[in-house]
Amino acid sequence: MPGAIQSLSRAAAILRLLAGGERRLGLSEVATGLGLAKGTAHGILRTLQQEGFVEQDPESGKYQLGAELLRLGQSYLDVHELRARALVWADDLARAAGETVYLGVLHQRGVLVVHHVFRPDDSRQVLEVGSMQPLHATALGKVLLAYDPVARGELGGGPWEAFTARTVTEPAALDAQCALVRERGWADAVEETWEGVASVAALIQDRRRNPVGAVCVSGAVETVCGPDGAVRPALVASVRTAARAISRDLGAHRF
Amino acid sequence: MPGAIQSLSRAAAILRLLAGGERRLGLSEVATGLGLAKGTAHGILRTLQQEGFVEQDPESGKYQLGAELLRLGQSYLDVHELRARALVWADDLARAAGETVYLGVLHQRGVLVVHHVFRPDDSRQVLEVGSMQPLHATALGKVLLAYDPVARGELGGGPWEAFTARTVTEPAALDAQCALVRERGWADAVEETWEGVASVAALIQDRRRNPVGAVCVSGAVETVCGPDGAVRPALVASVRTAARAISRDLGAHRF
DNA sequence: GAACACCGGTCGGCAACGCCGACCACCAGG
DNA sequence: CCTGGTGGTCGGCGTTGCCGACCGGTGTTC
Repeated sequence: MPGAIQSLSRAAAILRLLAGGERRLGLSEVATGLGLAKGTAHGILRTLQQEGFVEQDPESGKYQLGAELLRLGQSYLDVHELRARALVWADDLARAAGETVYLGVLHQRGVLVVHHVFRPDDSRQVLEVGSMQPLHATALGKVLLAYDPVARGELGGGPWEAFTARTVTEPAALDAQCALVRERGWADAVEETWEGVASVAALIQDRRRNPVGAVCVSGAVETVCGPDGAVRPALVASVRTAARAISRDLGAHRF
Repeated sequence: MPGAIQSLSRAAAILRLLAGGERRLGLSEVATGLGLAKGTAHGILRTLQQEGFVEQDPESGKYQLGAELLRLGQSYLDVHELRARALVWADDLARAAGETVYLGVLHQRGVLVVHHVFRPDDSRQVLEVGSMQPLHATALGKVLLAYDPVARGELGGGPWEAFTARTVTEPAALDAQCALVRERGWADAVEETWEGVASVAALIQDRRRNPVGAVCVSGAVETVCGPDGAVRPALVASVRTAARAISRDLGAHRF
């Protein structure tokens, strides 16, 4: 494969840099942060600004991400086939389970949330579409790891960050869990990401049985798990049924 | 201002092209659609793909937008100061009004929705963050037009698209409405975008009194408007109060 | 089944394009 | 008033990316 276009790669790096730092960044910060000459960085920033990908605070002259990115991100969701077909199933699942539902796809070294159905009560919740979750510490992630060798390979050999005392941080333990996931056909994560939160996830496949994403139910450990500490079987069944339904939906129109 | 970087502008055009067309596009379609040589378009697409901004369907070879855009769009929201400060006010406004609340900013020739609070009931609603609304046919848009001469200038001289029979399509009528908005301090749009839907919006200013966005309450015309067909005064008061609160919040930390 | 049209992808040569570093205007602090 | 910082500009050099011809595969047509 021939090389990438230099200016484009650099522009992407600038956008990621701006996305990473919480606050706005100045021209010099951007330039030194990526090892570019000031003039070079300025040329790229100027173009990105004209296109709406970057905005400049007129007061301080510092740069931040632009609104066009939000619009394009929304367009990504609009054409996302998996998400479109999963919408109604995810809604039903949330209703039946009485819990939050996430739909995630593999992206870089994490799980990107492409759909999020609020728990059906009146509590205040923030939408997490577009956010990333760790592969090794979530039910969504472990499902994708179990069925996607490439993802497992890219994750490397740990040890990984521990979010709680129950986070799996060692490769051997994670691989054992993945084997279990493949055997059972579903993954759980009880207090591995946040204290008090438990999740169940199952795989979504396309028409050729390739893993394309995962669906997950997440909620308070008291409601997701039974008195024995294990995930309630009825919930597992709901999640697996939903995953199968979405997978079937993805393949149905093929012939 | 010196010129833009050619390859970057072209890449942006490709992304917009992919965002516009509902379906996936092939290499040749992209190339001819923008008047580029196939090799050129391929080089840009290849780089965008490496960076995650576009994805390629391995089966058909066609291109679509990539997941990285969703992630960056979310990052845009994370650093968006207006949105961050308005979150709690918008929530309260939705609760008090019992209706949907939108928060919009000017972007290109439309209003970009940066926040959306669902109507506080159990009905099924889709999130519209990241979508665009027309300037001339929404309450949000008319507020921004009334207070931002640049936006009004860019909109040109119409006539604009009519979404319903009550849509304002002529420049003279729109300018008259804008004058009224400035006089009253708020804008309404009753069945100008969709049949049966009415909205009220008010301006949000930053510390230097520059218009930076608008907040809007939207709902069924039967609940938003009173028996006389005009918007309920209590609702107008709520929206204006919320807008003032957000504006004050934006300016408060200045000194 | 062969001819065709079209697909996505590659490659090399030419020159345009964008990179670089010096420079400018401005501002804050000493 | 100088110094060190900012964002921004400019022109010359040479790297870079653009272009159009070409390749191998696919599906359509007859």
